[in-house]
Amino acid sequence: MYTINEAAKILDISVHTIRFYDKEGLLPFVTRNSTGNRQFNESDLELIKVICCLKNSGMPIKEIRQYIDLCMQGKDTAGARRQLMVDHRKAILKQIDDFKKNLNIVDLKIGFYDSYLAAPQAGYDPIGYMTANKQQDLDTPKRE
Amino acid sequence: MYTINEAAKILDISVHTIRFYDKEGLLPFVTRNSTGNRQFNESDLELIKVICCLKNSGMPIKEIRQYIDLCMQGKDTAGARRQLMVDHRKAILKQIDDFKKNLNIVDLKIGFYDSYLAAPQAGYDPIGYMTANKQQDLDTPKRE
DNA sequence: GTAGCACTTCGAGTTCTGTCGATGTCAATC
DNA sequence: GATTGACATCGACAGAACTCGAAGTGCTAC
Repeated sequence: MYTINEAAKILDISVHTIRFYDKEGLLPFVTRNSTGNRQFNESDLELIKVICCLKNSGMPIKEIRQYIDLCMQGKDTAGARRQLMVDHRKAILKQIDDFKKNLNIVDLKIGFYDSYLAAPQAGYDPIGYMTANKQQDLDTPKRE
Repeated sequence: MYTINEAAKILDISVHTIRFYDKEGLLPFVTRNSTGNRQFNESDLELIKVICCLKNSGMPIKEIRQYIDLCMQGKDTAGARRQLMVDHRKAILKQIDDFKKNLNIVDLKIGFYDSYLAAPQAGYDPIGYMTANKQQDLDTPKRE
């Protein structure tokens, strides 16, 4: 059994955060010792890791709470829990895809800066991958 | 030239958000017409798209502002801007990697639920990929 | 028995990113 | 010249996810 401080260290989150999660109903499975202190066993830590995984992959606390509520209701909710995970899987894939799209834009910008830095005298590519900074960089007046 | 409403529609963000970004110093390049209304040209929209890209890939507004400040300082800052983009590129890659790790965990959970749902009478895998919900699902008492 | 430490609760405060409502101005229309 | 509609500013509010400080409790060691 671990204390809240030990658990925090293992999970690499703050004790504040653990208490906050508890207050939000995310840790109903954590028991207390005779003096009322929280005590965490291995399986508690594993479930909190799953909670952190869901949170770090963008699931809001309220939704994580629904998952935990299902867990606490027992085996009968396995199907519902699976569905929740499948839905979240889709959400993660979408986020990865969005990040990759943004990565492409960033790469274009880097490529543009590379070209400019390689041959600044040539000025900015008037058509290509310079995206937005025509006006800003060239101090051209706006046109209608 | 586009009005704030047209720009909002094109960029798929709210006019509130555009004004908020302006207030935060993200849009110093946006000009006003004679009556003080904002007017957006194509290159403004392109730069706002870049701003949205940075924001959507996790860059805080304050950092985006630094990038915009560099843009406004002219060509001499191309190197600094490149560096900022390269750093952000790294940050995006890390986030994608983190998401993929979380995806793996989610996939493990789905696999576990699949196994359980396929043969519930077998009970939960006592060793394998059941992660955390031993205690919750099996209602086993905690042990020291 | 008291000092120190690790824990507790509770409520307030913070940060970030919007979002909204109130109020006002300007140009065009009836 | 009053109304309408799109814009403006400003400050308040919201919600998510912490983060912190105050005040208290219980064990252990000196």
